[in-house]
Amino acid sequence: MHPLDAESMLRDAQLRVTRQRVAVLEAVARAPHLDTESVIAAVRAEVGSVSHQAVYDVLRALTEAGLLRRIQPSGSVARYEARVGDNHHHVVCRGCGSIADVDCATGAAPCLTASDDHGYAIDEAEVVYWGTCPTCS
Amino acid sequence: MHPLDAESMLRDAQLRVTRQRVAVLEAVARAPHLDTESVIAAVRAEVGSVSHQAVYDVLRALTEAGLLRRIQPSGSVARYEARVGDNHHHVVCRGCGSIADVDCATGAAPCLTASDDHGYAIDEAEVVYWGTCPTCS
DNA sequence: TCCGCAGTCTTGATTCATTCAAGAAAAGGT
DNA sequence: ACCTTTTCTTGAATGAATCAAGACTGCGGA
Repeated sequence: MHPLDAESMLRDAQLRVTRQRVAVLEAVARAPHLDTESVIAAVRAEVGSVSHQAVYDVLRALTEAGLLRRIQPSGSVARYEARVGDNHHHVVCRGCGSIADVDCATGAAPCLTASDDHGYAIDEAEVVYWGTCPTCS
Repeated sequence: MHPLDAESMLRDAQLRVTRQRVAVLEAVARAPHLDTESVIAAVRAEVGSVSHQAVYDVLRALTEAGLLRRIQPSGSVARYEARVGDNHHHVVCRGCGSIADVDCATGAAPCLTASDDHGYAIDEAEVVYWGTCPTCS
């Protein structure tokens, strides 16, 4: 991802282009499933210094704009990934907490069909596979 | 659920029977998807007083013993339910955070098949359906 | 029935991710 | 270049969850 890409993505999303936002977007695109602390570290390596709060704000803004996706498996802090818009899920290791992407087994918008939706208007199905990663086995 | 049921469930799980544990188990069985604060309130109504810590300990012990299941949708605190051992999932309302049970659409152990497991040994598939409940619509 | 010990509960403090608040800085249209 | 709005900085606060040490109690054995 070139600098320009991040910039135009931000502009297309009606967001102001700041060094912090570009750095956050690039950091998450480079290393998926980053937690907030890691994003802060990555951004600091890039732009010198950023406040805790700025990164939280940026992560929220980008997530609301649909440029990032927030995931948070039980027992983990919030993590972010730049792969958005497709229907993919995650495998989480019970041992080390590592995460890997998994394409949805049932096709494009598969899991959206619940057996009984209890009157809820369902718009997303999130799947988390729990298991043990190769390293922890 | 009669008092005796909770007691024997605890004994069968090799756990000591205490008033606190019985009260926690009954409270969660009575009202599913309770968060920890609500469990504390319910237990206090039952046994007079309990420490914060005791309830946390009990919830963990019962969860590890398989008598309770812990669920934690993104952005929510930990919640517990007594319905264990079956393969059921949840619908969560984006508006009010309410939760309802959903039987797995694909059968007994359905979602366990990931398209590519990346070498992970998968033992559970957790599905969260996100949407809007009838009240919030 | 009584004793003892391992497992549990109480009390009180602590951690840490996340949020709140107010003012300073910067983006971008005019 | 200016002005307005958004964003960032600084510093404090919130709140779920955990840690630690001592008191209590379930329950198996004497």
